[in-house]
Amino acid sequence: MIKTRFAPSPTGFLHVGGARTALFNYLFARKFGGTFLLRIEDTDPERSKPEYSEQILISMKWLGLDWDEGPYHQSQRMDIYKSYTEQLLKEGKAYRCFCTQEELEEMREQQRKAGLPTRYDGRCSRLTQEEIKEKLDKGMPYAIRLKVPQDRGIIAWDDMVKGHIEINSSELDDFILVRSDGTPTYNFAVVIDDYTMGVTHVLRGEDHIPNTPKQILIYEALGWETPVFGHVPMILGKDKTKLSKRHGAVGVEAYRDEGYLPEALFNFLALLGASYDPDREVYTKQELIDLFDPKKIGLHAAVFDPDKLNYINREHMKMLPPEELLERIKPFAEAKGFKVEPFHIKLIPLLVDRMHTLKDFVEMADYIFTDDFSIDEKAQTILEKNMPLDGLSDELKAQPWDAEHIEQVLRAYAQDKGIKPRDYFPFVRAVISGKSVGPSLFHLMEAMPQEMVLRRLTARN
RNA sequence: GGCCCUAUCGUCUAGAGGCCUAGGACAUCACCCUUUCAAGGUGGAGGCGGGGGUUCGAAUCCCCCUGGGGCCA
Repeated sequence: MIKTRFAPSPTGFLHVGGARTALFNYLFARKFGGTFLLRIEDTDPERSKPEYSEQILISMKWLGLDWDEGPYHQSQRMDIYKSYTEQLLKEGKAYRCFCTQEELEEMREQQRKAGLPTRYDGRCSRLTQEEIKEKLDKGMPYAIRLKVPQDRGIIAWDDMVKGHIEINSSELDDFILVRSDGTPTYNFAVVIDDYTMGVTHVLRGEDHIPNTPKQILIYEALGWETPVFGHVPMILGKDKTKLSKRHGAVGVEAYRDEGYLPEALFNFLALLGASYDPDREVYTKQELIDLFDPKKIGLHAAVFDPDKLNYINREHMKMLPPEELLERIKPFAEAKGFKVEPFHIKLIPLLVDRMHTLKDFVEMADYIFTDDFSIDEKAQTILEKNMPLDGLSDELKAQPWDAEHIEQVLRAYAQDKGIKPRDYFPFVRAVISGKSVGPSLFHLMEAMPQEMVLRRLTARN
């Protein structure tokens, strides 16, 4: 039985990079009928905030990453960590380190001077029972370090995405498991959590590769079998550095608020740095589940390309039935104080090709919501030409309200007034919509209520 | 600085020794369609980081360099 997990720290909103690793874990679990669990790593009371973890859950649900287990909270598992600490201490796999900050700093300083790598030299592991007892009796604070076996040699694992990775254990020192304030370090807590929660596959960002050998050592000290590890490459900004706030929107919620469809962001993220069918890039969630394969994930970091996201978003908007799309647009209309009406459905097919986001609909077509629509610069100039409109609404009214008849009437009217259609049509468009660009004029008029169009025509006259 | 990961068009990628005159998508340019803007169609420009090997033959395998990224300091 496969079990994957996503374990964010609630120190901010859900980052798109985090969302992508969550997504891969989700895909993997779903594909093999496994379990996907969520764990909030909130052991850092300084930076962790409940509202952040709430926000992360909201973003995950919005993206469609529903989890089967959790959310667990690391902060509520302190007792568990403690019991394993005692076990390791008793078995001599870990030891108390009484070194002070100053002592450690001095040691590093000397190592630097000698041109040696700065590592803990293991001095406290050589303390005698009496010395330990004495320090304990004096109430000296201590951290707990893992005793890395001298002869451990090469630590290696077969990474689900990267393949074979190895590192020499001599690169590692006796690192800290529990801080002097009693809190477990990241690596220690993660190992205990993953194991006790039955996690079988750990898919995470490649920034965790350096943690993996340490965690393997902890698994070994505890006598546990390691899970399968997989490290997915980072997401980079346009300047090829790790995607961060400097690059603009990095929070999932920001994309939601900008009018991206969750299925589009899902699709985009799943394909960023991966490929399944070289001739396709638009997929449904189910297709992505069926196709997912960690071996298909690229090996190097990928640049986040907003243009491609826009494209994918439009493709997904096109895939949605018009009623559904309008429903998704609704909140964005309401945010501007606009009310969605039944006739708006007719505008969807006309506008969807011009939209990148849900928001675009409201911004491009404000004129279908209010008479107080915005007028773009070019339309302003066109309007100044003051072309004739008298009698036009009567002529329109006399014919059926469809694109074909509207076109006939407009052409005849323009000809009658001695105006070239290509000069006249933009004028009519500007009058009824305030825009110099938009869908085919006649189809646009047909989609709008006749009463609304005629009203604007006569008001202008 | 140490360790690790990595390297195909501007971007995301296909490519697992001859199928490559390196394919697709986004972006870009031109043309067509057209009342406008899109969409769509057609076409164009654009890439195997460098150097050594291995091989009859290398984008593909090996080594070095360089570049990019990450973690730690």
